[in-house]
Amino acid sequence: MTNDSFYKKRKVIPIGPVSELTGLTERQIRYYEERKLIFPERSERGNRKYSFNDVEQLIDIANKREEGVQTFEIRKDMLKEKNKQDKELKEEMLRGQFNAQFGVRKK
Amino acid sequence: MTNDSFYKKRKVIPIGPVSELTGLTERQIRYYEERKLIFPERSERGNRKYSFNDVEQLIDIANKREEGVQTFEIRKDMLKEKNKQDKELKEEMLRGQFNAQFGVRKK
DNA sequence: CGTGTAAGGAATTCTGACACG
DNA sequence: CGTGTAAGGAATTCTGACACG
Repeated sequence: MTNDSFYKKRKVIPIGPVSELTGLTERQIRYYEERKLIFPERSERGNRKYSFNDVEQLIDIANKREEGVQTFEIRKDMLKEKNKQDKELKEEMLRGQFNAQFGVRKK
Repeated sequence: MTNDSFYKKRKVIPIGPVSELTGLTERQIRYYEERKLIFPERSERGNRKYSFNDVEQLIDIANKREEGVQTFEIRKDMLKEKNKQDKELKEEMLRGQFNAQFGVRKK
């Protein structure tokens, strides 16, 4: 998750191609945004822009929905996942701090 | 060049964002296509779709243009570059053939 | 709850052309 | 040659709403 390509994160894909890429209707994609499952950027005049990460996320959502999972449940799982990642990141940074002060010098 | 991310190659970005990303006008981008420097895909009804590779390519083109290089020269350089890559790929494949028949077995 | 649809408007993109040089 | 621009049309996207369930 840390070495995601730079490009996977750039939000540049309009909703039309995202719809093709995911197999979801635009209506569904917008609804998942309303339910806080996905967070596109907006162009100056309001057009949604998605990243490839968003596309992957939407595919995950689509799979869960097919299993009958409700958007509310999906959201909870996402928050849980996010929390875990934040915690890992924090530990990672602490480790860095520690090594910088007491660890062996890298050459 | 071989390990380009999958995502760098997907043609999904419309000309507007490409223009922002590269600093080129849409007019310029379309003109470079006319001059065979760039090859977007088209959506069903004709809208151009670019990849991140295309964006990088366009930035290279922009730099060369600033140096005063003409599109014709840029095109020649690109073809030369492409030839080189094709040749490398062919050698690579021959090597693979060779190893499969006579090389040491990998475990 | 999750999704479809018709509605009207606004923004995007397209092409071919004329302009300058 | 490379780029700007005005022109008109076609396609895209947006929002808010009504519908079904």
